[in-house]
Amino acid sequence: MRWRGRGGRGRGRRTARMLEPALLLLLHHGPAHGYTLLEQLGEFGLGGLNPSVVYRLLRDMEAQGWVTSAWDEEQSQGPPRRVYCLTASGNDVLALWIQDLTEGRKRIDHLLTVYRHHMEEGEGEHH
Amino acid sequence: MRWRGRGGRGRGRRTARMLEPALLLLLHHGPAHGYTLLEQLGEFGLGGLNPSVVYRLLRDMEAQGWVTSAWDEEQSQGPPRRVYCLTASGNDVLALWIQDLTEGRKRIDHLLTVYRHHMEEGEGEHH
DNA sequence: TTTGACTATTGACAAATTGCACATAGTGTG
DNA sequence: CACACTATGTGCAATTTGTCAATAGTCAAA
Repeated sequence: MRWRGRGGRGRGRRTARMLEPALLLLLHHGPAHGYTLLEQLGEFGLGGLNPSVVYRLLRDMEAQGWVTSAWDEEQSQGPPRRVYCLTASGNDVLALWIQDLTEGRKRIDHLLTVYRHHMEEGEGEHH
Repeated sequence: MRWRGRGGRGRGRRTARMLEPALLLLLHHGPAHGYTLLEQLGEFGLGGLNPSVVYRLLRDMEAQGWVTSAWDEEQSQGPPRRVYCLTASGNDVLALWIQDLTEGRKRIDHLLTVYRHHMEEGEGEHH
């Protein structure tokens, strides 16, 4: 049977189409390593993600030409790191994402408003 | 290669975890037929969905005990219709969804705020 | 110098979600 | 009857997302 999220909180798809825009936004601030980005995602409620998810998405975005990457010259403690950098194309995609998220927010707002409206006049009872 | 949505607008996953709460909310208003619900979804930006998606989700929700269904006695033009009705359990799940959406909205807000902040002081240039 | 902890990236596989094409079926109209 | 519209359901494929495990470098303690 399908899982359909509920019934145990917080499981299943957590990223909810936020991961890609969040990464682009972080890179909009400036170039960064994958590992750094992974940690910064907590700011957007995307903390504790499996690293694979983030690295995979970064490589996919590079394949699309939205970011570029290169091995970092100077090494700090650990193996070589990739530095990711937003491209002009990636910048455009981020702008599209912002539009999408703005619309998505409107839809959520509407739904929440309708719900509150029901609760006020129906006193929380479903008919 | 992965498709990753962007690059052509409006494709890919449109429902974005809104369908289930939208259906529950519509049923919170009162019992309804699947076909009716399908049409009412336009209100939440979920118009033009393939009917299969909606009917399947309704049956899944019934399997979870969040809604009940029965064949409608009186027939209008067309084959027999199912009437769906929200259960107390479904009402609770709706409340959980409302929480989730509220949090999701906060995250979107934060991301949009950060973006706008970058644009103001960076004049829209990525570094 | 071996062990373990931490940093860092990647690949392979599994599970869940979503969309699409199509099947079925009743009712009313020309 | 052919056709359009209403109404629901099935099966499959594509896509997305998550988990597990592999690889690998640096550093510090035992």
